[in-house]
Amino acid sequence: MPELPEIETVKLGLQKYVVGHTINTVEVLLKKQFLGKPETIIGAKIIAIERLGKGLIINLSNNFSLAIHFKMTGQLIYRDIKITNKDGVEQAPNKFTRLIFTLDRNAKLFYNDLRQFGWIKIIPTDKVKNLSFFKELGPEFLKDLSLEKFRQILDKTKTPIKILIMDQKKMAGVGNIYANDALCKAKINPQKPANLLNNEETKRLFMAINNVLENGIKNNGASETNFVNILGEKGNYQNKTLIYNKNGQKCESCKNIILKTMLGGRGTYYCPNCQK
DNA sequence: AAGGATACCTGAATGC
DNA sequence: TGCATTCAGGTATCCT
Repeated sequence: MPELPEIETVKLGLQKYVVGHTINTVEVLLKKQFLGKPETIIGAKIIAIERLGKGLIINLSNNFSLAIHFKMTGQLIYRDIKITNKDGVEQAPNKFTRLIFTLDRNAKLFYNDLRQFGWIKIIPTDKVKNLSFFKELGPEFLKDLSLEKFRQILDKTKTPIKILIMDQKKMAGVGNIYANDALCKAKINPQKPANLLNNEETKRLFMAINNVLENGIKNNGASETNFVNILGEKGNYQNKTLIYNKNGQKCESCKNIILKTMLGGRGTYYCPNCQK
C-alpha cells in the first residue's frame, strides 16, 4: 500500500471502527512479522490511533502500543460479521492473513501481507517513538514541514530531487506514486540535483507535493495493486494519477509521450518536454 | 558521509 | 502451453 494518504485512510478507518474495542485474543499465523508477546495485550482496550509518516501507532489502555508498518503489501481489515464458506467455516480475508485479533462484540481485525515485509511490534507506549523507524523520520508534509525547512533540506545535497523527496529520514510521507505526480505537476525533472532547484521551482514542488498528498487523502488512497481501506474497499487515486504508471500515454499539458525510466531502482515517469 | 546495490517475499504481467 | 525474467505504494543493511 502505503504512502502517507493510504496510511491516513487506514488511520481514519481505525478511528471510526476499531477504537473502543477490547482485544480478546491474538492469533499469530506468521511469527516473523509480529514482535512481542501476545499475552501482553490481551484484555487491553484500543484507545487511540496515530500516524507518523507511513507508520501507524495503536495505543492501548494498558500503556502498551502496537507499532505497525505495512511496507509494500500490508493491510488491516476490520469485520464485525462472520464470513464463512459453504461448510460454515470462517474465512480469513485472503490467504495472506498473517495475524488475527479477536475483539469484543464479535469483531475481528486481520493483518494481511502478501510479501511479508511489514511488521507489527508491541512496545510500551512511552517507548514506541524510540523505535528507529519513528525516531529517524524527518519532518512530515501537511504537518510540520514548512517551505523554508524544505528549501534548507534541498540546499544540502545534490541527490536527484525525486530520491530526496522519497527519503523518509529527510522528509516524511512521500513514496513513488506521489513523488512522480508531484514532479509532473511542478514540471521538474526527477533527476535534477536538489540543490539546483531555484526558489520558484522549490516553491512549486513544495505546493505540488502537498497538493497531491491532499488529493490522495480525498480519494481514499491509491489502489494500484492491493491497497484497501479498513473495510476492504479500494481507494480511487489510481484513477486520478497525473503521470504514475502512464508511460506511452500522452502528457496532459503538452501531448508529448510520457517516458519511463529507473531512478534509484524505482520506476520513474516523466514528460521529456514539460520536465526538462 | 553519502550513494548505490542487494535483500527481504509472492504474484502478475511480459517475453521467448 | 510453459518457462524465465522483470517489476510492484518500502526500508534495512552492507558495500564502495
